[in-house]
Amino acid sequence: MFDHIDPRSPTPIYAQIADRVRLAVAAGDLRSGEGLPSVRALAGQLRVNPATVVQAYRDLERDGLVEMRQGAGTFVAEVAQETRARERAAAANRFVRQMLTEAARLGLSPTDLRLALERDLPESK
Amino acid sequence: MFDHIDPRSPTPIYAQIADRVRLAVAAGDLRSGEGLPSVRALAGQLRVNPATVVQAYRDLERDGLVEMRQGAGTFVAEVAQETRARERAAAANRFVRQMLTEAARLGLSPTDLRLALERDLPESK
DNA sequence: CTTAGTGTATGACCACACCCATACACTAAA
DNA sequence: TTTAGTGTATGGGTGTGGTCATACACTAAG
Repeated sequence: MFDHIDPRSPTPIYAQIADRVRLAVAAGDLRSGEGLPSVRALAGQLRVNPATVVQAYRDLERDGLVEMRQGAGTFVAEVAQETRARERAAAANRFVRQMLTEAARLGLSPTDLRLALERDLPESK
Repeated sequence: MFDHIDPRSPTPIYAQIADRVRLAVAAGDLRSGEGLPSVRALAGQLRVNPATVVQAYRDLERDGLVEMRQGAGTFVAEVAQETRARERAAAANRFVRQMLTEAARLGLSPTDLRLALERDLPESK
């Protein structure tokens, strides 16, 4: 599950790790209460410093996706399953806002975006 | 046209400057061949170092939006007007692709995006 | 109680982005 | 030819993000 971490990627290592977990949780590969690899174990496997893994896990905890229990381990949060729909809606909102301002920066009008989107997004109603 | 530059904004000054020009060109406020403020003039107006303005102009030149002529000045590129529509379509495509992969990284489904988009994009057909 | 395993905290190092200061090279109008 | 105005080039200062090294604090199994 944690193969192919690229140290030379422009996206930080901690972000790559966190993204893997996000996808795994979203896809259902990781269920509520399930334990994640320990900070040291994952760090050793990825040839990376434990603090780097910690940063990834802390980001996930800030988003409410996992829960870190000192001395015990890191586990997928119990609430994650139920509130995931609501959380994702909010995340999608923030994401779209950021995307629209970014598009404006590039001089792209909403019409430009709509055309490109309808080509890539399936089932355009 | 160059009011309200915010030095404490998380978006760099040079990006703010470049964005203004991008929007002005996209909106037709700046036409082909039209001259931009000189590096020093704009730097003085914004209370900013000339090199900062240069960085903004170089970004615009890299995108083919303007042309810098040593000793003469900086002008809106001639080709910008004609190929702008095609350029923007391509840019919108690249932009949407990148946004979709980014959304996938966050565990957002196309459906999540569509819902959020239809709330923010006007005139959803 | 011991101990092996867990997360926590602090600080340092490195790279890079951003911005600046200064001197240089070119152009075109006078 | 002169000169005022233009972009160009180089290097340095500052802040910040990413990663690491190391020592600390807690938990639970034996």
